Formats: sequence, C-alpha cells, structure tokens
Amino acid sequence: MNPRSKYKTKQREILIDYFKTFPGVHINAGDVCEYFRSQGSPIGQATVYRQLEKLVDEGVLSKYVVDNNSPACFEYVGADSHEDAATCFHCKCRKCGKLIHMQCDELETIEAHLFEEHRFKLDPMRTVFYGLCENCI
Amino acid sequence: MNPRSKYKTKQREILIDYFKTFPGVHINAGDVCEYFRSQGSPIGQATVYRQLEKLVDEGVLSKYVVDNNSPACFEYVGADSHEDAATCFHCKCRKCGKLIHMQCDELETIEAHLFEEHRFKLDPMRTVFYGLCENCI
DNA sequence: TTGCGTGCAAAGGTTTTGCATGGCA
DNA sequence: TGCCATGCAAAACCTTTGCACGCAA
Repeated sequence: MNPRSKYKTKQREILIDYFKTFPGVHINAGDVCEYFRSQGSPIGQATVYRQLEKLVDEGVLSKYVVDNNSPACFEYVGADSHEDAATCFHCKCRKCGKLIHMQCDELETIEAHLFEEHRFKLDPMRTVFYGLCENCI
Repeated sequence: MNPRSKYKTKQREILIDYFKTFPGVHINAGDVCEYFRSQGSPIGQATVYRQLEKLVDEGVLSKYVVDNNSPACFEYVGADSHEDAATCFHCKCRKCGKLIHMQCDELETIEAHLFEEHRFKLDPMRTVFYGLCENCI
C-alpha cells in the first residue's frame, strides 16, 4: 500500500506470515520475539519493533495501546480482513484485562456522529473502549 | 467515596487541591512532581504515583492513557464536575497529539448500546477515541 | 554498489517496588 | 501504639537508538 518498505526481507515476510496465521488475535512485540526464539530462529527485537511499526503504517497490522504498563498489541488486518476490522469494536475489560472484539454496525453510527457533530474523524482501528466485560460486571 | 484511603495526609490534600485548580486539564505524574519541586516543597514521585492511583480508584481523578510512550495523564473529575465528565468524550488526535473534550449526550447512546447488545459496561471516563481533529483532517 | 534492513547492546522514559522512616488516628 | 503513608534509590518494563555489518535491488 504505502511505499514505506523498500525492501522485501526474510524477516518481514516471516512476520507477515505469522500475523496472517492469527487474524483477529492480539499479539504483542514480546510474544513475537519469544515465539521465534523458541522456534530456534530468533528475530532481533529492534527488527520486530521496526517492522511492526512499518506494517502498521502500511495498514497490514493495526496497533492497540490499551494501557501504559502493558505492551502494545498488534493484529493482522491486511488485505481481505480489512473490511471486518472497520466495523469492529475493541473493548478492554479493566478487571480481567481481556481485550474483546465486537463485530457491530453501531460503530458506523458513532463514527458518523463524531464527524458530523464534532468534526472529528474517528480511527476505529485504534480506538479501545474501556469498561467491564460480562464476566466481570 | 471508596474506602481506599484510610489516612488524610498532607501530600494527599495538596495533590487534590492542585488538581482541583485545573478542572478539565490533563496533567501527568511528571508534571506534578516537577511543579512541587519547583515550588520548593517536593513530593516523592512514588508518593505521587501511589496517591494518583488511589484518587483514580476513588473517582476523584480520571486517568487517560493515550499511547505507550507518553506518560498517562490525569484530570480532576471529583465531586461536582463528575456529572459533566460522565457525558464527555475524550478524543485524541493522532496527528497533532491534542486531547479534546467533547460534551455530548450521544455517549449515553453508545453506552446503552454496548451494555444491551454486547453486555459490556462502558467506563466513559477511561475511554479515548482516536482519530484526527478538525485541524488535521 | 547503494543504502535500507538487521541485530546486538545500551540508553531512554515511565512506572513500580523494597525498605526504613515518618505521621495519622 | 498500630498501621498506613512517605521518600529515596533501585529495579522493572516496554520501546527506541547507535552503530557496525549484512543483504536486497
């Protein structure tokens, strides 16, 4: 999409494949490093962070920052899964810590409202709703 | 409100007064430490972090985490300003970084929807909407 | 060959923790 | 007096940066 990546490197392809394997799953940078280390083919953490950042810019992954003391997490939204993610809430339970996906069209209503009434262009993929999940209410 | 604070200490009162002076303003822990140091009556940073956490639990302050590499910020919402905050959006522009308050009843609709359709109890004071502000669209 | 990508190690910044001391009730 | 709060320093944590080397085009 975006011309940020000039080169197609082995690590980049491996990372994309890895995330593609878990669409809709939230994975953080530490998990990624740990996984490849345990596989016997480690990828440097600086590389992981730098590639993940690029992939977010390119729209392949999206990044969710949930709170300050837990790591940012990333999710595959590239290509085909892109449309689903566009109508997907992300809700974080502040008691059990679970991050929940919710497929729902209501999000479009909110988006439209924010834009029309408040001149704010919502980026749904980066927005996280805080609260309590059904198990923790 | 909440019985988390057993003692009424000097530092606690000073911190509450400080935040009360700036309702609707976002202040981070570093700023607080810096301010009191510059005033010649410093408060230990551990104390600041610990008291701020308690005040959030008690509903006196609310905490906004905007991204991983910038400090969390706090805002006075105790007592009288509490009701306003309950119908207040917080929107963060991911270009200019501005954090915007929006007073709006639409939030209640969203809250109701999340609860009725998704069994999720939204905590509006901790939720930040990401996107682009009118100057950055 | 050019210059971006990689990887190691170290730095960066925010927040938390350990522990002895101080202060409220 | 009993316990919680404070404060210093150090640790913990995630993420970024510096720099030399490697590799894609």
